[in-house]
Amino acid sequence: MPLFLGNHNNKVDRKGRVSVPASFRKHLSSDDGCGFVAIPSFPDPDQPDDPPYLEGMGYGQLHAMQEAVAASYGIYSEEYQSFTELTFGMANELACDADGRVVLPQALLDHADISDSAVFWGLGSKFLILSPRNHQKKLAATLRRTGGRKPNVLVRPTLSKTGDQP
Amino acid sequence: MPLFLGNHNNKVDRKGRVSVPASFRKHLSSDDGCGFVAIPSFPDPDQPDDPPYLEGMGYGQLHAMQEAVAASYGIYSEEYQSFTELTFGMANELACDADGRVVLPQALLDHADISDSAVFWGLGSKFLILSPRNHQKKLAATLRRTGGRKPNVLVRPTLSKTGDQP
DNA sequence: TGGGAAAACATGGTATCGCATGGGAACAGA
DNA sequence: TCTGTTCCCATGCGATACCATGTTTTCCCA
Repeated sequence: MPLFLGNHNNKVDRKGRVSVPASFRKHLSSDDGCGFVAIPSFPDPDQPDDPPYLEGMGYGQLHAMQEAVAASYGIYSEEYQSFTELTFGMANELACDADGRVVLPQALLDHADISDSAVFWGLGSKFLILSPRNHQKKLAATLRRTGGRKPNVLVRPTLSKTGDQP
Repeated sequence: MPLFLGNHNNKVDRKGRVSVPASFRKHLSSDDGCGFVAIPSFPDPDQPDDPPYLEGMGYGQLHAMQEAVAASYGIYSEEYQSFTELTFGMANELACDADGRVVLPQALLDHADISDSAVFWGLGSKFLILSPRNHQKKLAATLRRTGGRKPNVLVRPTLSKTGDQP
C-alpha cells in the first residue's frame, strides 16, 4: 500500500513540467512506467478557507475507491452517480516521462494557482499538488480549525502488514 | 478492469464521425478492433434537471451487468425483464475505424443534442457522450444536488490490490 | 571517520511520434 | 444512377520520448 509522505517543492518549467518526487514515484510505478491521476479540488462549503489544489493518487487507490463506493452504495445509487462524476469525471491522467516528470495541463495550473513551482504534499494514500503559497494557507487553515489537535484513531493491528518497507 | 477518466471534447464532422479518446480506446479494444455500445438515456423522474445523453460502455461491462442482474434477481424476474429491455434493447453497437473514430447515427445525435462536437465523459466503468452544453448542465445539476461534497467512502485496505496498474 | 567515486535526482532543451481532424476514393444498397 | 457508408491517405499541432548538464545524495574504501 502506497504511503506518500512529506512535502517537496519542485520547479515547474515553461512547458508545465514538474519532477515527481522520487519517493512518490516508487509508489506510482508499474510495469508500464509511472503514472497517476490529478483531480482539481472543489470549493468545500464546510471549509471556506481552503485554497484550491490538485488531488493526486495512483490507479490502485482509484480502483479501491470505486470498489468501495460500488459496494457501499450500489452502482445505481445517487451517491455512486455523483461520486463518479466528481471524481473520475474530473480526473486528469498524467504519465511520467523517462526522467520522472509529468506535464501539468494549463487548466490544472490555472486552477491551483501554480506558476513557477509546485509543492507535492504527501498525505498517506494520496497527495496534494499546490502552489507554495496555498500549501501554507491550507496548513494554516487546518491548524486554525483543529487547534493543532489530531483526531483520535483506533489502530487495529490486523490491518497493518508486518514488516517495514521503505 | 477498465477505468474511463476525465472529459474529452472532440469534434463531430459532417459525416457524424468522432474520434474516441485514445485513453478510452485502450479499454475498448480487443482482437477485432475497438468497439463499444451506446445507450440513449431515459429521463429520470428523480433528476428532472438531467439533460439527455448517451451511455457508453465496453462489452465486458455489459456482460458483468447481465450476470449481476441475473444473479441478484433471476432471469424470470420483473427486474431482469425491464433491465434487458431498457439496456440491451436500446443498445447501439459502434465500431471504430482504423483511425479510432466511430460514426454516431443520426438518431443518437438527435437524442443527445449533439451537433458539431461531443464530450466523452469518463465515469470509471462506463462513460457518457453528450453535447458540451449538456455536459455543463449535468455537472452543474450534480454540484447543486451535492453542494460540492463528495460522498464519504470507507476504503478498506483489504479491498485495494497492491500495485498501481493503469 | 573522512574523502572520493558513483549513482540518483532535478532541470533544461530538442526531435520524433501519435492523435485528432479533414478530405476524397472505393463500395454497396436502393 | 444516386445516396449513404466504409476505407484510405494527408496534415498540423501537441504530446512524449530522447539527450545533455549541474547538483546533491549515497556508497565504498581507505
